[in-house]
Amino acid sequence: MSKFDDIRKFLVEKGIKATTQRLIIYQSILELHNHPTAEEIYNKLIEKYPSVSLSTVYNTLDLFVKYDIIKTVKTDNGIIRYDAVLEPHHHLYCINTNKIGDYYNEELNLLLKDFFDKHKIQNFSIKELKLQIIGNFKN
Amino acid sequence: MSKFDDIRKFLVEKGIKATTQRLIIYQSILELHNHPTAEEIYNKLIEKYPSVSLSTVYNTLDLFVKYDIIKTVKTDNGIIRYDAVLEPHHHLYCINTNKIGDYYNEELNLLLKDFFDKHKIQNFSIKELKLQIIGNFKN
DNA sequence: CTATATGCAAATCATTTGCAACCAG
DNA sequence: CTGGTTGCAAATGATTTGCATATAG
Repeated sequence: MSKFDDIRKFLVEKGIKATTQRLIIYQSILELHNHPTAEEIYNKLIEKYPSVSLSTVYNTLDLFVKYDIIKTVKTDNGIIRYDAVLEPHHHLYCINTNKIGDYYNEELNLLLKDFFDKHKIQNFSIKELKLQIIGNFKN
Repeated sequence: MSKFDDIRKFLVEKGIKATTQRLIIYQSILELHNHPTAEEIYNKLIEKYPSVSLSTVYNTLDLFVKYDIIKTVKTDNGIIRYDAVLEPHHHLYCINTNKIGDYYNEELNLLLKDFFDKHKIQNFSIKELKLQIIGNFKN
């Protein structure tokens, strides 16, 4: 019973073949939990699996996004970050380090949902609400 | 009294020289009010001023950001968009077109401020709150 | 077996930089 | 005048693509 077995099952359930590269890439995103870039994932991978290629990382990330396995996180500097967490949550953006953290609060989600139930936006239908909490981490 | 006079004054107040390129670049961002990319600004400019260079557009936009004249808008596809509006507001992200609209609501701002006054985040100090309203524009 | 995935190198897209000519203050 | 600004071309950084080889189902 390898630690990859549940990831394998998860990928197959999502409708894609569970290849070695996909397993280790998905595994890496989970381990690097801090919204890594493609480059960061690649760097972590080649420590253990020196033969994986950067283009495979990019291809696989694109595929994962297409199959709702991961999401992209909006950044303002042209570098795409990825997030393996699919449950609704908000993000903490650190001005100093560009690091992105997660923020979960069900009360906030309800507050926002309630607000937009009462204040419909004309000509726009809402699919998702994500708060960007911008500031900095205190050491 | 040229239409550029108030922009000229505005730039000087912000602490930078009011050159022709800066005037027309700022003017273009205002005219293209929909959070343009550097490329879109450049394309608009060369219609009227064929001699401006793309690198000047990039340099100038960076400078404007540094002097708080415009802001970057977070996107999730690696392309940086710019916003001339400095007042606090939120963004509507269209899934289909990648267009970004503005959303102003003072009640929402107060709601959010109030929420985080009551729910401090440990190890993080908040500078700004921006809601990403993701969905699509109805025609 | 066979379609799909992988990996290399080359291509492309967005952005930045070095440096000489230029111009606002 | 003079230092900051501009524009070119070349460099860089991030991502994508074409195609031959390898592999999962």
